[in-house]
Amino acid sequence: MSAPVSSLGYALLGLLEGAPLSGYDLRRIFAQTAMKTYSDSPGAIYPALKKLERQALVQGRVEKGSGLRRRRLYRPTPRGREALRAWLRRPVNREDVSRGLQELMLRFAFSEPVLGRAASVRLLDSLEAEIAAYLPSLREQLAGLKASMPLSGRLAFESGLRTYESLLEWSRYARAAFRKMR
Amino acid sequence: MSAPVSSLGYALLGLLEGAPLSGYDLRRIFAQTAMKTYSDSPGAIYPALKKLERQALVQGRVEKGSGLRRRRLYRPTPRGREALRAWLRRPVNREDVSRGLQELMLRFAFSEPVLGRAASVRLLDSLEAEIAAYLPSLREQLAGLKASMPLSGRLAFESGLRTYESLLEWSRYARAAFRKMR
DNA sequence: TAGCCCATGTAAGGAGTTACATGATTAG
DNA sequence: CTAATCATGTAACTCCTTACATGGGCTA
Repeated sequence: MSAPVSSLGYALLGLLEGAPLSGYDLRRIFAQTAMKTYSDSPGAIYPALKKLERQALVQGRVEKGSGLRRRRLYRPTPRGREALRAWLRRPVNREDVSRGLQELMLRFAFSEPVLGRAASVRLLDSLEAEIAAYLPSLREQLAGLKASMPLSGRLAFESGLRTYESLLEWSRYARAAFRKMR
Repeated sequence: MSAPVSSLGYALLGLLEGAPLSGYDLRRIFAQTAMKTYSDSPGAIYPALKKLERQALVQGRVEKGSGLRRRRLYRPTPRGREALRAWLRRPVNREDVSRGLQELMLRFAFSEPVLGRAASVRLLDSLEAEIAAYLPSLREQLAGLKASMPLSGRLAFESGLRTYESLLEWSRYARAAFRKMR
Protein backbone atom coordinates (compact mmCIF):
# COMPACT_ATOMS: atom_id res chain seq x y z
CA MET A 1 0.00 0.00 0.00
CA SER A 2 2.09 2.88 -1.19
CA ALA A 3 1.22 6.29 0.19
CA PRO A 4 -0.59 8.52 -2.26
CA VAL A 5 1.40 10.35 -4.89
CA SER A 6 0.93 14.11 -5.10
CA SER A 7 0.19 16.02 -8.23
CA LEU A 8 3.78 17.21 -8.31
CA GLY A 9 4.89 13.61 -7.88
CA TYR A 10 3.04 12.55 -11.01
CA ALA A 11 4.42 15.51 -12.91
CA LEU A 12 7.93 14.38 -12.00
CA LEU A 13 7.20 10.76 -12.84
CA GLY A 14 5.82 11.78 -16.20
CA LEU A 15 8.82 13.88 -17.08
CA LEU A 16 11.22 11.14 -15.98
CA GLU A 17 9.39 8.67 -18.18
CA GLY A 18 10.59 10.69 -21.12
CA ALA A 19 14.24 10.81 -20.08
CA PRO A 20 16.39 10.49 -16.96
CA LEU A 21 16.70 13.93 -15.37
CA SER A 22 18.25 15.56 -12.36
CA GLY A 23 16.47 17.67 -9.80
CA TYR A 24 18.06 20.69 -11.36
CA ASP A 25 16.81 19.75 -14.82
CA LEU A 26 13.32 19.42 -13.43
CA ARG A 27 13.52 22.77 -11.73
CA ARG A 28 14.53 24.38 -15.00
CA ILE A 29 11.62 22.74 -16.79
CA PHE A 30 9.13 24.11 -14.28
CA ALA A 31 10.76 27.52 -14.29
CA GLN A 32 11.11 27.97 -18.02
CA THR A 33 8.24 26.15 -19.67
CA ALA A 34 4.55 26.79 -19.37
CA MET A 35 4.22 24.27 -16.53
CA LYS A 36 3.95 27.15 -14.13
CA THR A 37 1.51 25.30 -11.94
CA TYR A 38 4.37 23.54 -10.27
CA SER A 39 6.95 25.29 -8.23
CA ASP A 40 10.56 25.31 -9.27
CA SER A 41 11.81 25.86 -5.75
CA PRO A 42 14.44 23.43 -4.50
CA GLY A 43 12.46 23.05 -1.30
CA ALA A 44 9.67 21.49 -3.34
CA ILE A 45 11.52 19.43 -5.93
CA TYR A 46 14.25 17.72 -3.95
CA PRO A 47 12.04 16.51 -1.11
CA ALA A 48 9.47 15.32 -3.65
CA LEU A 49 12.12 13.29 -5.47
CA LYS A 50 13.30 11.81 -2.20
CA LYS A 51 9.79 10.83 -1.33
CA LEU A 52 9.29 9.13 -4.69
CA GLU A 53 12.52 7.28 -4.09
CA ARG A 54 11.38 6.16 -0.65
CA GLN A 55 8.23 4.86 -2.29
CA ALA A 56 10.41 3.00 -4.80
CA LEU A 57 8.78 4.79 -7.71
CA VAL A 58 11.99 6.33 -8.97
CA GLN A 59 15.65 5.57 -8.54
CA GLY A 60 18.37 8.16 -8.44
CA ARG A 61 22.01 7.59 -9.06
CA VAL A 62 24.91 9.93 -9.34
CA GLU A 63 25.99 10.28 -12.90
CA LYS A 64 29.44 8.90 -13.42
CA GLY A 65 31.19 10.30 -16.41
CA SER A 66 33.81 12.60 -17.70
CA GLY A 67 34.73 14.61 -14.61
CA LEU A 68 31.38 16.32 -14.14
CA ARG A 69 29.83 17.85 -11.10
CA ARG A 70 27.79 15.46 -9.07
CA ARG A 71 24.38 15.20 -10.67
CA ARG A 72 21.79 12.79 -9.40
CA LEU A 73 19.84 11.43 -12.33
CA TYR A 74 16.47 9.90 -11.59
CA ARG A 75 14.68 7.21 -13.54
CA PRO A 76 11.29 5.63 -12.90
CA THR A 77 11.24 2.10 -11.55
CA PRO A 78 8.81 -0.50 -12.93
CA ARG A 79 6.52 0.30 -10.01
CA GLY A 80 6.80 3.98 -10.82
CA ARG A 81 5.95 3.37 -14.42
CA GLU A 82 2.91 1.40 -13.35
CA ALA A 83 1.79 4.12 -10.94
CA LEU A 84 2.04 6.69 -13.71
CA ARG A 85 0.03 4.53 -16.06
CA ALA A 86 -2.69 3.99 -13.49
CA TRP A 87 -2.91 7.76 -12.99
CA LEU A 88 -3.08 8.40 -16.71
CA ARG A 89 -5.78 5.79 -17.18
CA ARG A 90 -8.14 7.26 -14.58
CA PRO A 91 -11.22 8.54 -16.37
CA VAL A 92 -11.98 12.23 -15.95
CA ASN A 93 -14.38 12.96 -13.13
CA ARG A 94 -16.28 16.00 -11.92
CA GLU A 95 -13.56 17.03 -9.52
CA ASP A 96 -11.00 17.05 -12.31
CA VAL A 97 -12.97 19.57 -14.33
CA SER A 98 -14.49 21.63 -11.55
CA ARG A 99 -11.27 22.19 -9.69
CA GLY A 100 -8.55 23.43 -11.97
CA LEU A 101 -7.84 21.99 -15.38
CA GLN A 102 -4.10 22.08 -15.32
CA GLU A 103 -3.53 18.71 -13.73
CA LEU A 104 -5.94 17.24 -16.23
CA MET A 105 -4.03 18.77 -19.11
CA LEU A 106 -0.80 17.40 -17.74
CA ARG A 107 -2.35 13.96 -17.72
CA PHE A 108 -3.49 14.39 -21.26
CA ALA A 109 -0.06 15.61 -22.34
CA PHE A 110 1.58 12.46 -20.99
CA SER A 111 -1.14 10.10 -22.14
CA GLU A 112 -0.10 9.54 -25.71
CA PRO A 113 3.63 8.95 -25.33
CA VAL A 114 3.05 6.66 -22.35
CA LEU A 115 -0.15 4.81 -23.20
CA GLY A 116 -0.78 5.50 -26.85
CA ARG A 117 -3.38 7.32 -28.88
CA ALA A 118 -6.31 5.15 -27.91
CA ALA A 119 -5.85 6.13 -24.28
CA SER A 120 -5.68 9.82 -25.18
CA VAL A 121 -8.93 9.53 -27.05
CA ARG A 122 -10.51 7.76 -24.11
CA LEU A 123 -9.48 10.68 -21.92
CA LEU A 124 -11.16 13.03 -24.38
CA ASP A 125 -14.29 10.87 -24.26
CA SER A 126 -14.62 11.10 -20.52
CA LEU A 127 -13.64 14.77 -20.53
CA GLU A 128 -16.40 15.62 -22.97
CA ALA A 129 -18.90 13.59 -21.00
CA GLU A 130 -18.02 15.34 -17.76
CA ILE A 131 -18.14 18.81 -19.28
CA ALA A 132 -21.43 18.04 -20.98
CA ALA A 133 -22.84 16.99 -17.62
CA TYR A 134 -21.34 19.93 -15.76
CA LEU A 135 -22.28 22.78 -18.07
CA PRO A 136 -26.07 22.58 -17.58
CA SER A 137 -25.69 22.72 -13.83
CA LEU A 138 -23.49 25.78 -14.17
CA ARG A 139 -25.96 27.45 -16.52
CA GLU A 140 -28.73 26.78 -14.05
CA GLN A 141 -26.71 28.26 -11.24
CA LEU A 142 -26.05 31.35 -13.30
CA ALA A 143 -29.71 31.75 -14.15
CA GLY A 144 -30.60 31.46 -10.49
CA LEU A 145 -28.01 33.92 -9.24
CA LYS A 146 -28.15 36.39 -12.08
CA ALA A 147 -30.59 38.72 -10.37
CA SER A 148 -28.76 38.97 -7.06
CA MET A 149 -25.26 39.19 -8.49
CA PRO A 150 -23.26 42.29 -9.27
CA LEU A 151 -22.37 42.65 -12.92
CA SER A 152 -18.73 41.77 -12.46
CA GLY A 153 -19.71 38.63 -10.59
CA ARG A 154 -21.94 37.54 -13.41
CA LEU A 155 -19.22 38.25 -15.94
CA ALA A 156 -16.67 36.24 -13.96
CA PHE A 157 -19.11 33.37 -13.87
CA GLU A 158 -19.60 33.63 -17.62
CA SER A 159 -15.87 33.52 -18.09
CA GLY A 160 -15.89 30.13 -16.37
CA LEU A 161 -18.67 28.94 -18.63
CA ARG A 162 -16.75 30.06 -21.69
CA THR A 163 -13.67 28.20 -20.50
CA TYR A 164 -15.60 24.95 -20.47
CA GLU A 165 -17.28 25.65 -23.77
CA SER A 166 -13.99 26.35 -25.46
CA LEU A 167 -12.52 23.26 -23.86
CA LEU A 168 -15.25 21.20 -25.52
CA GLU A 169 -14.32 22.73 -28.86
CA TRP A 170 -10.67 22.01 -28.22
CA SER A 171 -11.49 18.42 -27.41
CA ARG A 172 -13.15 17.96 -30.77
CA TYR A 173 -10.18 19.59 -32.45
CA ALA A 174 -7.84 17.24 -30.56
CA ARG A 175 -9.88 14.26 -31.70
CA ALA A 176 -9.57 15.38 -35.28
CA ALA A 177 -5.81 15.73 -34.88
CA PHE A 178 -5.58 12.11 -33.74
CA ARG A 179 -7.69 10.93 -36.62
CA LYS A 180 -5.51 12.75 -39.11
CA MET A 181 -2.37 11.04 -37.82
CA ARG A 182 -3.63 7.50 -38.17
CA MET B 1 2.97 45.25 9.27
CA SER B 2 0.19 42.74 8.99
CA ALA B 3 1.19 39.26 7.94
CA PRO B 4 0.23 38.42 4.38
CA VAL B 5 -3.33 37.42 3.64
CA SER B 6 -3.83 34.16 1.78
CA SER B 7 -5.95 33.71 -1.28
CA LEU B 8 -8.58 32.04 0.85
CA GLY B 9 -8.38 34.97 3.25
CA TYR B 10 -9.26 37.42 0.51
CA ALA B 11 -12.07 35.20 -0.69
CA LEU B 12 -13.53 35.27 2.82
CA LEU B 13 -13.04 39.02 3.15
CA GLY B 14 -14.76 39.57 -0.18
CA LEU B 15 -17.75 37.47 0.75
CA LEU B 16 -18.05 39.14 4.15
CA GLU B 17 -18.02 42.54 2.48
CA GLY B 18 -21.31 41.56 0.91
CA ALA B 19 -22.98 40.44 4.13
CA PRO B 20 -22.07 39.19 7.61
CA LEU B 21 -21.72 35.42 7.47
CA SER B 22 -20.82 32.53 9.73
CA GLY B 23 -18.14 29.96 9.09
CA TYR B 24 -20.85 27.53 8.23
CA ASP B 25 -22.40 29.89 5.70
CA LEU B 26 -19.02 30.29 4.06
CA ARG B 27 -18.48 26.54 3.93
CA ARG B 28 -21.82 26.14 2.19
CA ILE B 29 -20.93 28.80 -0.33
CA PHE B 30 -17.69 27.05 -1.23
CA ALA B 31 -19.36 23.65 -1.32
CA GLN B 32 -22.38 24.57 -3.37
CA THR B 33 -21.38 27.32 -5.73
CA ALA B 34 -18.83 27.31 -8.50
CA MET B 35 -16.10 28.59 -6.16
CA LYS B 36 -14.68 25.11 -6.06
CA THR B 37 -11.14 26.41 -5.90
CA TYR B 38 -11.51 26.89 -2.19
CA SER B 39 -12.04 24.07 0.20
CA ASP B 40 -15.20 23.83 2.23
CA SER B 41 -13.53 21.80 4.97
CA PRO B 42 -13.93 23.09 8.52
CA GLY B 43 -10.21 22.60 9.03
CA ALA B 44 -9.59 25.26 6.42
CA ILE B 45 -12.35 27.80 7.04
CA TYR B 46 -12.41 28.13 10.82
CA PRO B 47 -8.67 28.56 11.26
CA ALA B 48 -8.61 31.04 8.38
CA LEU B 49 -11.34 33.11 10.03
CA LYS B 50 -9.48 33.04 13.32
CA LYS B 51 -6.35 34.21 11.61
CA LEU B 52 -8.19 37.09 9.96
CA GLU B 53 -9.57 38.00 13.34
CA ARG B 54 -6.09 37.92 14.90
CA GLN B 55 -5.01 40.28 12.15
CA ALA B 56 -7.94 42.52 13.00
CA LEU B 57 -9.30 42.27 9.48
CA VAL B 58 -12.62 40.77 10.53
CA GLN B 59 -14.58 40.67 13.72
CA GLY B 60 -16.74 37.78 14.81
CA ARG B 61 -19.50 37.91 17.33
CA VAL B 62 -22.02 35.34 18.42
CA GLU B 63 -25.41 36.15 17.06
CA LYS B 64 -27.82 36.93 19.84
CA GLY B 65 -31.37 36.38 18.92
CA SER B 66 -34.43 34.25 19.27
CA GLY B 67 -33.06 31.10 20.91
CA LEU B 68 -30.82 30.03 18.07
CA ARG B 69 -27.78 27.84 18.05
CA ARG B 70 -24.62 29.74 18.60
CA ARG B 71 -23.53 31.18 15.30
CA ARG B 72 -20.50 33.34 15.03
CA LEU B 73 -21.13 36.00 12.43
CA TYR B 74 -18.11 37.71 10.95
CA ARG B 75 -17.88 41.20 9.53
CA PRO B 76 -14.90 42.98 8.02
CA THR B 77 -13.29 45.71 10.09
CA PRO B 78 -12.25 49.01 8.49
CA ARG B 79 -8.72 47.60 8.19
CA GLY B 80 -10.13 44.49 6.56
CA ARG B 81 -12.10 46.55 4.10
CA GLU B 82 -8.96 48.49 3.23
CA ALA B 83 -6.92 45.29 2.78
CA LEU B 84 -9.57 43.93 0.41
CA ARG B 85 -9.56 47.12 -1.60
CA ALA B 86 -5.80 47.13 -1.88
CA TRP B 87 -5.92 43.57 -3.16
CA LEU B 88 -8.62 44.39 -5.68
CA ARG B 89 -6.72 47.40 -6.93
CA ARG B 90 -3.51 45.52 -7.70
CA PRO B 91 -2.99 45.54 -11.45
CA VAL B 92 -2.81 42.15 -13.14
CA ASN B 93 0.72 40.85 -13.52
CA ARG B 94 2.35 37.95 -15.33
CA GLU B 95 2.10 35.65 -12.35
CA ASP B 96 -1.63 36.22 -12.11
CA VAL B 97 -2.23 35.03 -15.63
CA SER B 98 0.44 32.36 -15.91
CA ARG B 99 -0.44 30.61 -12.71
CA GLY B 100 -4.12 29.87 -12.51
CA LEU B 101 -6.82 32.33 -13.44
CA GLN B 102 -9.29 31.57 -10.72
CA GLU B 103 -7.92 33.95 -8.14
CA LEU B 104 -7.88 36.66 -10.77
CA MET B 105 -11.51 35.99 -11.62
CA LEU B 106 -12.44 36.18 -7.97
CA ARG B 107 -10.80 39.57 -7.80
CA PHE B 108 -12.69 40.71 -10.83
CA ALA B 109 -15.96 39.40 -9.42
CA PHE B 110 -15.54 41.47 -6.26
CA SER B 111 -14.15 44.51 -8.02
CA GLU B 112 -17.34 46.18 -9.13
CA PRO B 113 -19.45 45.93 -5.97
CA VAL B 114 -16.51 47.01 -3.81
CA LEU B 115 -14.68 49.56 -5.93
CA GLY B 116 -17.03 50.38 -8.76
CA ARG B 117 -17.08 49.94 -12.51
CA ALA B 118 -14.06 52.07 -13.26
CA ALA B 119 -11.90 49.73 -11.19
CA SER B 120 -13.30 46.68 -12.97
CA VAL B 121 -12.45 48.22 -16.30
CA ARG B 122 -8.95 49.01 -15.09
CA LEU B 123 -8.54 45.36 -14.18
CA LEU B 124 -9.62 44.42 -17.69
CA ASP B 125 -7.08 46.88 -19.09
CA SER B 126 -4.19 45.33 -17.25
CA LEU B 127 -5.46 41.82 -17.92
CA GLU B 128 -5.54 42.43 -21.66
CA ALA B 129 -2.11 43.98 -21.58
CA GLU B 130 -0.64 41.02 -19.73
CA ILE B 131 -2.25 38.45 -21.98
CA ALA B 132 -1.17 40.35 -25.06
CA ALA B 133 2.39 40.29 -23.76
CA TYR B 134 2.26 36.66 -22.68
CA LEU B 135 0.71 35.08 -25.76
CA PRO B 136 3.61 35.72 -28.16
CA SER B 137 6.08 34.12 -25.77
CA LEU B 138 3.83 31.09 -25.49
CA ARG B 139 3.49 30.85 -29.26
CA GLU B 140 7.22 31.02 -29.62
CA GLN B 141 7.66 28.30 -27.06
CA LEU B 142 5.20 26.11 -28.93
CA ALA B 143 6.96 26.69 -32.23
CA GLY B 144 10.26 25.72 -30.65
CA LEU B 145 9.02 22.58 -28.95
CA LYS B 146 6.63 21.42 -31.62
CA ALA B 147 9.07 19.06 -33.26
CA SER B 148 10.23 17.28 -30.13
CA MET B 149 6.83 17.03 -28.48
CA PRO B 150 4.40 14.15 -28.63
CA LEU B 151 1.10 15.04 -30.25
CA SER B 152 -0.86 15.05 -26.99
CA GLY B 153 1.72 17.37 -25.46
CA ARG B 154 1.33 19.80 -28.31
CA LEU B 155 -2.44 19.63 -28.05
CA ALA B 156 -2.34 20.29 -24.31
CA PHE B 157 -0.17 23.31 -24.97
CA GLU B 158 -2.61 24.54 -27.58
CA SER B 159 -5.41 24.19 -25.09
CA GLY B 160 -3.57 26.62 -22.87
CA LEU B 161 -3.16 29.04 -25.74
CA ARG B 162 -6.85 28.84 -26.54
CA THR B 163 -7.72 29.55 -22.94
CA TYR B 164 -5.85 32.84 -23.09
CA GLU B 165 -7.25 33.72 -26.49
CA SER B 166 -10.78 33.16 -25.34
CA LEU B 167 -10.08 35.13 -22.19
CA LEU B 168 -9.13 38.08 -24.37
CA GLU B 169 -12.42 37.78 -26.19
CA TRP B 170 -14.26 37.56 -22.90
CA SER B 171 -12.51 40.69 -21.69
CA ARG B 172 -13.77 42.65 -24.67
CA TYR B 173 -17.25 41.27 -24.08
CA ALA B 174 -17.04 42.31 -20.42
CA ARG B 175 -15.97 45.80 -21.45
CA ALA B 176 -18.98 46.05 -23.72
CA ALA B 177 -21.26 44.95 -20.89
CA PHE B 178 -19.95 47.77 -18.70
CA ARG B 179 -20.42 50.30 -21.48
CA LYS B 180 -23.99 49.20 -21.99
CA MET B 181 -24.85 49.77 -18.35
CA ARG B 182 -23.65 53.31 -18.18
C1' DT C 1 40.89 35.05 -7.95
C1' DA C 2 36.60 36.86 -8.17
C1' DG C 3 32.21 36.18 -9.61
C1' DC C 4 28.82 33.49 -11.72
C1' DC C 5 26.22 29.60 -12.84
C1' DC C 6 25.57 24.61 -11.76
C1' DA C 7 23.66 21.54 -8.33
C1' DT C 8 21.98 19.77 -4.09
C1' DG C 9 20.24 20.24 0.05
C1' DT C 10 18.04 21.75 4.94
C1' DA C 11 15.36 24.37 8.51
C1' DA C 12 11.45 26.93 10.06
C1' DG C 13 7.13 28.06 9.42
C1' DG C 14 2.47 28.56 7.08
C1' DA C 15 -1.58 26.60 5.30
C1' DG C 16 -4.58 23.02 3.97
C1' DT C 17 -6.22 17.96 4.39
C1' DT C 18 -8.45 14.23 6.69
C1' DA C 19 -10.46 12.67 10.50
C1' DC C 20 -12.30 13.07 14.71
C1' DA C 21 -14.98 15.39 18.60
C1' DT C 22 -18.76 17.84 20.47
C1' DG C 23 -23.10 19.56 21.27
C1' DA C 24 -27.65 21.98 20.03
C1' DT C 25 -31.90 21.90 17.46
C1' DT C 26 -35.35 20.18 14.45
C1' DA C 27 -38.12 16.60 11.88
C1' DG C 28 -40.40 12.35 11.78
C1' DC D 1 -36.62 9.48 21.07
C1' DT D 2 -33.78 8.91 17.31
C1' DA D 3 -31.72 10.52 13.29
C1' DA D 4 -30.39 14.22 10.55
C1' DT D 5 -28.73 18.64 10.14
C1' DC D 6 -26.72 22.85 12.02
C1' DA D 7 -22.46 24.61 13.77
C1' DT D 8 -17.96 24.95 15.59
C1' DG D 9 -13.79 23.33 16.56
C1' DT D 10 -9.04 20.54 17.18
C1' DA D 11 -5.06 17.24 16.20
C1' DA D 12 -1.87 15.02 13.29
C1' DC D 13 0.01 15.04 9.14
C1' DT D 14 1.63 16.50 4.54
C1' DC D 15 3.22 19.65 1.47
C1' DC D 16 4.94 23.81 -0.08
C1' DT D 17 7.27 28.42 0.78
C1' DT D 18 11.10 31.29 1.90
C1' DA D 19 15.48 31.63 3.10
C1' DC D 20 19.74 30.02 3.95
C1' DA D 21 23.94 26.87 3.34
C1' DT D 22 27.36 24.55 0.71
C1' DG D 23 30.59 23.54 -2.67
C1' DG D 24 32.31 22.40 -7.50
C1' DG D 25 33.56 24.19 -11.94
C1' DC D 26 33.96 27.81 -15.57
C1' DT D 27 35.20 32.28 -17.40
C1' DA D 28 37.27 36.93 -17.46
